[in-house]
Amino acid sequence: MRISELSRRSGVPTATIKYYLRERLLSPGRATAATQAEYDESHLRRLRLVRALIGVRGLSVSATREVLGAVAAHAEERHQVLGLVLGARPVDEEAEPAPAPGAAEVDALIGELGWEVSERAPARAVLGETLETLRSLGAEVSRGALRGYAELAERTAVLDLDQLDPDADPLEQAERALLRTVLMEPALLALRRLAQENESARRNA
Amino acid sequence: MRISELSRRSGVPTATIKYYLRERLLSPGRATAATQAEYDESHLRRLRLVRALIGVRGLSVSATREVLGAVAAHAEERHQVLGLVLGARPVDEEAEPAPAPGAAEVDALIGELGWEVSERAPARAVLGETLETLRSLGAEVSRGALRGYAELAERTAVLDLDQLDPDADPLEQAERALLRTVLMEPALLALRRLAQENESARRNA
DNA sequence: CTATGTTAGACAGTGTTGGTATCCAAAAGC
DNA sequence: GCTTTTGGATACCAACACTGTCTAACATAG
Repeated sequence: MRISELSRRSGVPTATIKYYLRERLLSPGRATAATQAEYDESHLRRLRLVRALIGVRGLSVSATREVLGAVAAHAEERHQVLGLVLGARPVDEEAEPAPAPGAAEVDALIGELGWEVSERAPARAVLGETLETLRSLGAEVSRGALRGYAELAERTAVLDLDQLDPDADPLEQAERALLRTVLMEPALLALRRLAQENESARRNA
Repeated sequence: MRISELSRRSGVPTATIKYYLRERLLSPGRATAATQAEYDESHLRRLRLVRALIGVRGLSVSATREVLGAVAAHAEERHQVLGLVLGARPVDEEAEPAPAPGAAEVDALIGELGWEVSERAPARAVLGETLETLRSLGAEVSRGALRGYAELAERTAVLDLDQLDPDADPLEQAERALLRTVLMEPALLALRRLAQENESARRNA
């Protein structure tokens, strides 16, 4: 299919598709001539994925590019895919684990729970910084509470992983896992807000 | 204290403080003359809060303004504060609950769990839309899995509410609750990512 | 083969956002 | 008095996610 059909089927303007091509969020189509290229279903899937990451989850274009790159790179070693960045900071393969604030507490928590996670997982830094900020603002999260949250996260992860089926080809599979992990984020936060409202109503009844 | 001291103590440039004043994220100080105003500790607290919401959580200035406004308005009826927007869309008190996509499924879930949440809670729409998007991309979340996530959210909310202590003055209390709910969001997502990596490692061991 | 329309690729322009910088007249502090 | 600081207004800026315009090379219908 040509770009106009890709646009029609996805609802994304051609100008925007060209932008995504420039930004390497989409691989170029198979060029059939100097001013013609052929796209297929995988481009369409990818385009819809990109739109969801940017539109629903609110990822930036550069964050999206990184996530997609990581998925493509580790398509078969699925285990890696799920522990991805997806957060704020970009991954720097080369950089040594910077002297992050609050790292000690995070290390302690992970050790206590017996979790096996990479030393350079960016989520460590995000967690450490957030806890540090909360502390500095006088809203410290106690060790016990943090442990409670971590145990709930553990059970959330079990649910997450239960939903992957090991069939389908690796790339499509990885894309689906990405959808379920990243796009679920707003949904999980929304559920928490609803649950808070409910719990608050229950207690103040 | 004057603006320069506010700036020094918070680490925020005076130009930015002025910007926040313009944007009504900060209430004006007590004017002592045409070109002089006096700020106090509450301004400092508020400023740090604003910086955390914008910097750590990544809220937009307008979303921050809305959240702060809601906190100020419902400072004493704490129950309302926690069920707040904090998400994407702005609250429109007047608007009727628009014909949101996926609302039926969300209603069903909330009914099934016996939750008591406002009909106009924006989190309903966020949840519905996200589930709808996932479905349209072929990564539907099953009813059972959704229920599982909801039950974990319920327990997260219990943890959240357990951490509020009923002392302290209402406004400061509300601000602290806001910190714990909103700023914890990146931390919870980071915990989930770490837990996913761990669980994935466990399964592929 | 021609007329009409489409396309890749390059590049400039747009609107929004979150700040900065500059300026001014009016205090403040010495 | 004289330097410094301030509030308030306005202008400016860079990043971001597009969007529009142009050109030369094609595709296809008649």
